[in-house]
Amino acid sequence: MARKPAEQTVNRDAILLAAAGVLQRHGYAATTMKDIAAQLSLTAGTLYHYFANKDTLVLAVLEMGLEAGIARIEPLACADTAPPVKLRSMIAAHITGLTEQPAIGAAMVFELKALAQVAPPAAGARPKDHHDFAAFSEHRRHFFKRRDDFENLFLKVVKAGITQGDFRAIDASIYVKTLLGAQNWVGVWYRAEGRLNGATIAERMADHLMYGVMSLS
Amino acid sequence: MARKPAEQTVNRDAILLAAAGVLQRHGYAATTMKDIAAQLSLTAGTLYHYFANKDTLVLAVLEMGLEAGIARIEPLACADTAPPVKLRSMIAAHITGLTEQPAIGAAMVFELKALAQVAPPAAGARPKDHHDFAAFSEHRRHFFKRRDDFENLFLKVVKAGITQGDFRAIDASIYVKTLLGAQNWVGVWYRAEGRLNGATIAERMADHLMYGVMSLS
DNA sequence: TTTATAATCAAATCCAGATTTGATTATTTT
DNA sequence: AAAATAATCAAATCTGGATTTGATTATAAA
Repeated sequence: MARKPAEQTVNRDAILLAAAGVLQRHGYAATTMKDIAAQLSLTAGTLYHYFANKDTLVLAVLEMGLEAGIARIEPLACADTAPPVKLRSMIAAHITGLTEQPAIGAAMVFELKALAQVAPPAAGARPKDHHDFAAFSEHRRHFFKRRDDFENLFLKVVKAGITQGDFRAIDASIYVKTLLGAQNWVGVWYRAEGRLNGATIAERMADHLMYGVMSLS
Repeated sequence: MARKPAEQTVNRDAILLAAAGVLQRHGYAATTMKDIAAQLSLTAGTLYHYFANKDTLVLAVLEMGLEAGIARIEPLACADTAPPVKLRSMIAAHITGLTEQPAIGAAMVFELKALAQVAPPAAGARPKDHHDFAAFSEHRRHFFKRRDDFENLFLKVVKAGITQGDFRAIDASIYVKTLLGAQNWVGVWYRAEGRLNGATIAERMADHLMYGVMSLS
């Protein structure tokens, strides 16, 4: 009965990818459904076959990017290595990811404020709108939770490092914010045509950032 | 003849301040002229008495923030002190500024992509639009140039420090990006009601960041 | 080969904001 | 006071998207 996803047709993921690119290049305000559709040689209306609305689509992009970021970092964070080794590899991996996948960059630097503002539909709205909003709201909550998870991966390693004496006794929370800010910013200024490639940037930055915590043993 | 600016009336700067606040809280997309006007108990239309359009207003906000940031940093950068002292004071001052003035935060973290995208008016547009765009375009160029100036203040100090041996022989450019990213990010996560005040955050972050460059003499 | 549903599109609808218009009120200057 | 301009406002206009609608086409399943 149901038509199975055929290969010549666009699928959800392809839309997310395309949207991630446009979003990273133009930012939320300047990104239109038409722009995204154009990337895929589609009509704006067609996107609604896959996503309830623009906010939902954008949130899905961010979610995808965030999950990709977590997927890169988590195994490293759980590896059976010393904190300094772990942290360095995590930093390098994340930065490399930022330079390779636009969705990750979008997810990290994005003006979440805009999404955090999305208001519930008016009381008199159609039931569809209420339903959509409920789903959106739930996703948003989940997204923010995952953001925290991401941050905590770093926090945990830093704290462990401090406990074990590998790292100086610093304010772990502030250090992690410092770390994340420096990392996320890469998504803003990185240009594929630039002087250095992603891996090199990652390595050098990891170097600078690691020096900020290492014990001067 | 001309009425002089009276004290009970709103002036350009007050609008910029109000706009800076809304912009930082809601982001560009979610900020409406009405929102800004409301902060001042004004009507949206009235804002056009002061600014040609929304983009011009936003750009003016960013410019104000950037200049405020430069004004804080420049004297320190030109002081007659050793690079490490200079750099530390610059970092601390900038971060403190970010936590105190919303305009600075907006100017630093803002999705400039949106502004960078603003397209010229169509050929058939009214002369006013062409004029407005020309002015906007010029301001934008100037803004980006000042951004570079800001970054270069840091870059120069870092390079001097390396030359004099105070700092390790690192990739100065990447280090400065790391620095700026970490700093600017503060404008995103800082909350006045948070655990630490601006000055404390500034001090701790400066500490972490300074460790990244100091020579292990 | 029907049948049901997926994937699309072109064109219509809708609407929140930006921007404009045409007064009205306030204040300064002469 | 009269003249000139600044500061405002309420209400109208305009417009670029977002979203909806009603076909149309394609393909898998029976």
